[in-house]
Amino acid sequence: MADDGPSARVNFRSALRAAFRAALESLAADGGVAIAAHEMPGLLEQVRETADAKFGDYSGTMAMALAKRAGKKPRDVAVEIIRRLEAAPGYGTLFQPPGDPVGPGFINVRVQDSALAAAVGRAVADERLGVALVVKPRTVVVDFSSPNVAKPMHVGHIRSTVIGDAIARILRFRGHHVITDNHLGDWGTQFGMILWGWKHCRDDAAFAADPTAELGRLYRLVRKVADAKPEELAADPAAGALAAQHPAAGSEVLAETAKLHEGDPENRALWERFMPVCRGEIDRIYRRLHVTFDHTLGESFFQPLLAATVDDLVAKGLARESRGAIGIFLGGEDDPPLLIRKADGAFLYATTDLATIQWRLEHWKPDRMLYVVDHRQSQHFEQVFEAARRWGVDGVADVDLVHVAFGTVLGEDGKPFKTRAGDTVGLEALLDEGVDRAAAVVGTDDEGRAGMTAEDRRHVAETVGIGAIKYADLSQNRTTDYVFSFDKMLQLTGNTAAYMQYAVARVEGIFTKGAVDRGQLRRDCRGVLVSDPKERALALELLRFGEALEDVEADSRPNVLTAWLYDLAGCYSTFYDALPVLKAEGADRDSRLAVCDLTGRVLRRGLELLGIGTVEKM
RNA sequence: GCGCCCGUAGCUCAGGUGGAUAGAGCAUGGGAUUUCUAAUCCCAGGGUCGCUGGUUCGAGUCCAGCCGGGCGUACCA
Repeated sequence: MADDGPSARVNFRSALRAAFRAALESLAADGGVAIAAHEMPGLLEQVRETADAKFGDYSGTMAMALAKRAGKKPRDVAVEIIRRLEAAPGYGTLFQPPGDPVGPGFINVRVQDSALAAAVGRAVADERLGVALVVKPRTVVVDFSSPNVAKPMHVGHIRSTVIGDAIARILRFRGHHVITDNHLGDWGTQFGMILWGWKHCRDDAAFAADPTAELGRLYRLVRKVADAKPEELAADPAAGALAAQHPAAGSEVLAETAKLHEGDPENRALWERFMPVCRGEIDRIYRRLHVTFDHTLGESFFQPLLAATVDDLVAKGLARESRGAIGIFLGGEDDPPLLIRKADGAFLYATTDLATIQWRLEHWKPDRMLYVVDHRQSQHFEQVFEAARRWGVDGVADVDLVHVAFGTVLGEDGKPFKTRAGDTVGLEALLDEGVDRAAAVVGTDDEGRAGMTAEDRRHVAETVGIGAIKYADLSQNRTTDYVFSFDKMLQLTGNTAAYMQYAVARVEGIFTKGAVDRGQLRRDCRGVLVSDPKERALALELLRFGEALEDVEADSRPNVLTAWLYDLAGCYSTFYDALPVLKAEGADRDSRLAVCDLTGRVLRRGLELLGIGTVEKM
């Protein structure tokens, strides 16, 4: 496929912003209005797509904001900008002359049809579908998923895993150097629980038969015993009896954890024995989700660094002893410190997080580190980031540390998602149910799907079911809590995975039915026709792929991409409903086939960047 | 008590660091079909953007104060 480099790829919004930059700099140089260099990015962000096509394709609103300080009328400032905009390098080849300002001072711009048609033609011939690479690639660490391996993965892990994977894929496609790391919880108190359980109430036969299940049972049992909540113990006779026998179980669990941390041979050996079991369990789920990591450096990996971390923080006067523990006092004396060593000598996750930051800075030299973690830990990350900056390890002053927070998964009753019995929902059972329900929705036999084998149907159900779970999560603003509903996510209409996947399958159907050589089509495409408004709207939307990805990156919000894909699918449906493709003739047919080809590829790539698969037929 | 997040249509949700008449889907009502995969498309009704003030050419968006909900708040992660 042709790849003529960035110059062949046009991002109309970026191009227009560059023209506005030239216009505004010229205006400032002429004394029209004072603009400080640091204000320019904010002003250029006011160049964006219009809310309504009747205003053109893009608009700039900065004239109104600048008018006051210039002591002029907004429209007069807009006229000054427009005059310079038209003279900006490259403007005229891409955009029509803006004409007069509209309303209080809107500058509305429309893309030249010729430029639009040619850009679509180049995108059709481009493996990157017309999406330019970032000018300044950054090294970005994405830290996500991070389950506690001693307990089975549950619904609470889905968001971090799915959102983190999507962000990593998108940043990588944009051209950044992305390093994904699964920071496993493999060294904390939950292992103390399993160790305690192993020593007091293990079932050897059960462990031999199904190690994962037995470790899971031990975790759930000991957690109840250690927490010693009367209502939980009353509801679970086995836990209740055990708690009665071991009133000090809670502190004994902590002691087991501390022994592990201190290098106790027995606990260490048990840990070595349990880890492969735990890893096998989570790896199976990652395979099913098609999620991979560049690194899986869990808490245990950083364990050898922790003592030195605490010593260094103490030596630098940042941390000190308090009530037997060691903490970093970031606020006043009354504010709770960030504890990095407990009174019993054990380290905490703050300790590991600080050591991890230092290690990553030294070995990976990232420009940015994204932590895709539950919003409930926002305070923890604020403290850890602040502590890391004060610690002043090499590179920390130049790295962006970002907590990419997300809300809780709720059931349809609005409460945290639990089974009827009140247990957390296992992730694997959740995926199974999604696939089963998808099979019921898509698996019925009818004419359009004749010729699909049982194997095909299973594959479609798996793709649609897993896709539905992922898409439902990704399409929602990550900061809010989200209500988990199989019925909603598996709808075939609206902004769902199934609708998007169906849109892809419809495009595939055209090429299958028409026996079109798509390779030939792409090579021969010299541009497309945009004379029909529906055709033009689709063409313009296709070329906004790069803008959508840019906006995802700005705030780590994958729902920006799902929303755009849904809009694109809507533009396509409208186009396809109104205009014949295979039945068209000559240049119309070639042009529309090219647009269909590009639409299918963009939709598929967009879903792929969300970690969602597609099928040829459904 | 303090801190963070949230409150938008009957329901579930979108609404870049302020922009044009607040948008989708579901549900409700109406229309399009000798189907290029109708799992689609088009149209309609439906809103005090929690409340009250403030900032300004302009506020769902920013500020202050209330009301309501969630989460966190010293040795779990």
